Amino acid sequence: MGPKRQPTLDEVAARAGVSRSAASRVINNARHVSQAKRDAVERAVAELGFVPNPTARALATQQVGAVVLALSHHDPAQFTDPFFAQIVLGVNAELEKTELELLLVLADTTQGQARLQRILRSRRADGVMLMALHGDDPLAALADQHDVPVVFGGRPLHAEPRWYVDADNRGGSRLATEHLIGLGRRHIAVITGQMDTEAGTARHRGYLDAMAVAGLDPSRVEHGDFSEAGGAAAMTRLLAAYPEVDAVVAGSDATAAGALRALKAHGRTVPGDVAVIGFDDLLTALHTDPQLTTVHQPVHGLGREMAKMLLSLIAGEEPHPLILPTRLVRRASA
Amino acid sequence: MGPKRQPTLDEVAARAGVSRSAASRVINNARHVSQAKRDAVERAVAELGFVPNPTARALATQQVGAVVLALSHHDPAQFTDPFFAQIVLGVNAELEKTELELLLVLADTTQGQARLQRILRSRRADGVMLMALHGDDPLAALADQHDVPVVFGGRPLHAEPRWYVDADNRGGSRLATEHLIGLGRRHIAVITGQMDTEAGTARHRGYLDAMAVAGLDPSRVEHGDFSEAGGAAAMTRLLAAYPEVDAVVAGSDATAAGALRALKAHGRTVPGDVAVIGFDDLLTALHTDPQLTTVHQPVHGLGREMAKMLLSLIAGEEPHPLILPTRLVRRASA
DNA sequence: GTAGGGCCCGGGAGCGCTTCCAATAACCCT
DNA sequence: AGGGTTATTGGAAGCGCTCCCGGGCCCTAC
Repeated sequence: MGPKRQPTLDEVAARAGVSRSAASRVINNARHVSQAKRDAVERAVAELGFVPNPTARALATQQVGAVVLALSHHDPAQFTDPFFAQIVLGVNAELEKTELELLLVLADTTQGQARLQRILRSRRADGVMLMALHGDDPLAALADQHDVPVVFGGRPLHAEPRWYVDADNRGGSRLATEHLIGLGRRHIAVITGQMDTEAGTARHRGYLDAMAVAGLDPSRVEHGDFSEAGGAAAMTRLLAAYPEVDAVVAGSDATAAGALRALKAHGRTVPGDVAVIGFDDLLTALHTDPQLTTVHQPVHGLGREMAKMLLSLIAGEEPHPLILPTRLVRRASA
Repeated sequence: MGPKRQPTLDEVAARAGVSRSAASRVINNARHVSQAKRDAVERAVAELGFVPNPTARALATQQVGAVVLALSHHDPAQFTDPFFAQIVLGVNAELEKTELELLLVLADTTQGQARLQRILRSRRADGVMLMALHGDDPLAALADQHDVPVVFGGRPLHAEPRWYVDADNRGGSRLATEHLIGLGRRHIAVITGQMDTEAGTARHRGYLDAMAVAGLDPSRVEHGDFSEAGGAAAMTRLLAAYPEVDAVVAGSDATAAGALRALKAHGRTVPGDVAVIGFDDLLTALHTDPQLTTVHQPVHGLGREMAKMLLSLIAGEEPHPLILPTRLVRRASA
């Protein structure tokens, strides 16, 4: 292990021959310090290798210098979805411009939720980003209870939080469905995501929108859970119930990948027999065979915007909720 | 936003009619407090909704109550690999048993590295887990410079850190190669991972071990980068250079998936024409067609063991480095 | 009867930093 | 030259908690 204790501000001040206050002003480059003293302090800092102690600073300023990203999901495996990795990456990108640290809280278990509670109540962080809420998620209620700004990533099912960033799920799904209709498909099914999430229901509604406009039968529906396995299972049920199906809009790329697998297993060709459209446009969409036509949502941007919004909240501003656009990416599967 | 300021320990003490010291003893359930006072304090805590301020506590105890998981990679996209998600999950599982928070540092950019430096020097965390080091990674050197315990996940290329958790990469890769040999394959190629990582070179050596024992030609090698795209590209080069190839051991599951894609594109069947073995046994191994025979490494366990080791280091113990076993998982691709 | 030897208990000194404040010093203008 | 700013200073009071210490008490043992 390492050498000695880190030097304190007092030691720096002593070495520079100034008061602690002056030294403090220098390292925070505040005003009211003569150039001479400023130089002296800076030299001392360099010589001693001084780094301010964030804990002490936090105690004095009442600002922790950290924010939490809380990912809520029922099944830990969900976290494996590259979707979350992209979110983290986006958040991180924005945070890197600041001095804020990122606290990651996986709030799947009740354990994790208790932990998040504790963090909020004890002001262990200056703000919170909350992702992926299911309908019954008790986390949703936490937002108002504490004196800490909370930004939602996606919306909880039955509430409109004060601050959130979301993607235009409904619009994107409608786009996808319209594309299939434009292709001449008429027996278009949908494999939804989890229906206890806003994203799941919104994407389903987008499908319903487009089908209604075209006057098509919107009843071919099976529920998935955003996962590959769930998509495959739903596709199998779909084929059994509606063998005439000639297109399917899936709740996510993983869902679509699963559907592709099931379709292949049942001897249907894609896009020949059945056209498939995903949602997300993650890297997986490129690795399927055929490559997925899908609805692009700016996942990285979603993370970035969440962080930005939180930052502006922390700065005392009043940002507006944000809904990011989605767009269709045409590839081989539809 | 929320209500008022959180109550302080002084307020709790006042309300309970005891000294602050006594109140402190109660919430840390230390000894030397009468049952009566204990009850009084506990009642006050409940009534006031008191939660100790971690910052103040950290300042007083010199223990931050947080550890960092630092993921180092050159390309942010690498983080998207579910491998990292599993690591995070494993670490989190172990940390959930404690009161420690998880600080996530993505040390890809020089920005991120500076940040990690800062964290170490300012004692913003009680310990560090460092993952995925490339050979030239400056992070590797940080371990000894600071008074903070550091556990490595995987080893850096040219150094044997004091504390690390790794998988038996060499042994696993040897197992895979032996399996192919046992299948009667004789023109076995290898697509390596990044050769500036320990995992990359160790897996290559495992292949060399097995080939040497069998007296086979080990020169059919192309370098990948653990990614799907890299695997596909390498496979294409392999086919051009060594059309006789009848098996390939890949540096990772993603690499194998890419190889599968390239093989299919070139009209080779798997495992008929060419057998393929991956490494990792992530979920992706189940989603390829055919499903991947692969070397299982306990990724989740790797995360868990890193956390455990760090915990024991923080507790002042002297754990030993740990190499986790790998094993062959037979599925359809070989 | 009294000298220990536990327990409780509260006072108070920090942990390392920020920041208010009163005291000086420097500077401007007319 | 003098009154009024405006800039620098260092002292000192916290931020909210932990923990060392010394003072009481009560019990036991001699």
